[in-house]
Amino acid sequence: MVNKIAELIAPHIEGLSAEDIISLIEIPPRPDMGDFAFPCFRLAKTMRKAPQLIANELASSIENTDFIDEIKTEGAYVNFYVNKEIYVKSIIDSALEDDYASSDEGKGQSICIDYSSPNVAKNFHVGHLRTTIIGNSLYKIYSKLGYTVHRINHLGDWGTQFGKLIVAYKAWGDEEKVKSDGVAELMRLYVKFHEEADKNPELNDEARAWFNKMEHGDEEALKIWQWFVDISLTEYKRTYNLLGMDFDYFTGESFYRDKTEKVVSALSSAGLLKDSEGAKIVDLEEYNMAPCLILKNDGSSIYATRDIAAIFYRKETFNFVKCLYVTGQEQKLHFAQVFKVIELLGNDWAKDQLVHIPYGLVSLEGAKLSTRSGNVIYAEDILLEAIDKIKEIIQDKNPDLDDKDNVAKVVGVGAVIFNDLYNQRIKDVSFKWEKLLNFNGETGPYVQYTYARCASILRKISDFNPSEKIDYSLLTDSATIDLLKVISRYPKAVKDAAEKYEPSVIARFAMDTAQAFNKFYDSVKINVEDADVRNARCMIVYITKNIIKDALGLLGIGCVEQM
RNA sequence: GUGUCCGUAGCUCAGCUGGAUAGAGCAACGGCCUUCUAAGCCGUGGGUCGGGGGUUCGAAUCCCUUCGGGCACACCA
Repeated sequence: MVNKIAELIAPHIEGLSAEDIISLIEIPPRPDMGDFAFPCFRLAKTMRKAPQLIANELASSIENTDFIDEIKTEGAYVNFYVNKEIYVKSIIDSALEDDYASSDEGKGQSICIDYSSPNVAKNFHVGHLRTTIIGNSLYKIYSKLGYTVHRINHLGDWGTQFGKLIVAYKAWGDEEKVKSDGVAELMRLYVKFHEEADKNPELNDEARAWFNKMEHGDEEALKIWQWFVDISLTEYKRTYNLLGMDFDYFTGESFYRDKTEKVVSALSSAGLLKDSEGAKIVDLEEYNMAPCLILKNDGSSIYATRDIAAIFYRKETFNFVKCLYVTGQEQKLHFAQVFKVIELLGNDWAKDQLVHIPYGLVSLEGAKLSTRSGNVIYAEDILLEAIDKIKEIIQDKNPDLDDKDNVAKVVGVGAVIFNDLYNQRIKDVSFKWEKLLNFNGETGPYVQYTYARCASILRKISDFNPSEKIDYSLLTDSATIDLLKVISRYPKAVKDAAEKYEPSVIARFAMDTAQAFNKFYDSVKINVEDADVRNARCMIVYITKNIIKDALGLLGIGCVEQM
């Protein structure tokens, strides 16, 4: 539709391509101002005329066509009132296509997404929930655009903290307790270590020594370490299962431990490595950044070293066109440093292929989440709590519902995911139970409820067949048109979300669709006597249902037929 | 201190590649279920878009500055 209007305008405007015109065309803020508008302000300079005058001349010189009912000017705007029937048909036709809003722009290209990445032996809390949910959504979005996406869980399974844990385990640990309590017990040992190390700083040296042993393949150290990793992974997978999310690779930091030497020698032969206070660094002062630490003064590697090794490994293995890192914004400097080091090694692609995707900090009632102080909420508890609350609501509103457990799970988990994706990811989040457990208004359950309403209507109208022709002239009321206008935005929403690495664009679209549908639902009755009207309205319900399911799918949220 | 991000209704946020009267939800108050799921719909009140300058025909949106807040700033990740 936009293209057609651009074609009408193009012959009368010099110096603007059809593309330019398409990008200038906008949708007026109110329906009574028309369906599409072309602003003439920009033309004023080149044409040396008042924009209002240009608008008037343009409006009168455009010839009549079947798909435009009326052209009016208002100030410098040329407003197009399109033929409703043709407009409705064009939106419905495209929405009915299987690949609506999909694309093949990513065909044959691969993208790596590094996300979730919990720290082994630490609990999986609200913060990890954000990276997991955002990363998963980006995976779905890029897959829809045709990319081959590799989901990488870069587990924090290597580093000095394991030295600390080993020291703590050997000093105060108990095998049975670790077996029965899992990560919770490892956490207690970790906290205990820090308490003791405050009194006795020598413990820190001991911890570093143990990590050094790990790096040199010490059998005892590695055996304990592997045990801790296995225990942790089992617990994390329980949360991933609940979320319905998975990964292609669980290649954590330890996976790169034999690949860091190459990094060091490459940096060294490129003349980038500098000695500083006993450690090896890459000086980045020229780029207005703190130096990037490569080797600690005891010669062991650090996370930056392993991140650099991982980038080279992934480039070789997956030949990515983009490698995305979904982590908290507090790691911004770290990734800027790492990416710069890659670039300095002669890899120009680093500039646009390595992308850090930061998100805002999650705080708990104002206080910072801290593993050490125990000021923490487990992701699993949040999900289970939400599911429980949904169960109560089902009991209250729809006690005869079949398969309550599954519905509660899909809706409860969906509520948590939606809540995390509805706002721009950069915004800090203050975690509040009462907000999370409120399911009215702009929430996941609202959208899922809308889906269930659609499903319910279609269940009741058995003779509707979406492949049969409908009478588009019966769909020209304002509530229907408003809904269709929202639906027509879907392809752009998917593209924008991908471009900005911003799943909230999809979440907002899903919400707009649901709101527009609920208004439509309230203003027209669908199951009416007249078969033509009934079928036409069913078509609207049908495409709305499909699009809500697809959009929620891009967020990692499921739908239920009844709730 | 330096860098960086954020600041829009009482609260949580959209809108930010400049355009028409700045929009939602929550909370408050008032309506709508003998008709397709009321987890819904409609209405009312609520705004110096943090402040100040600038660019522009036009600024919540771009630039500068200032204030307030978050985060980061080498041997943790």
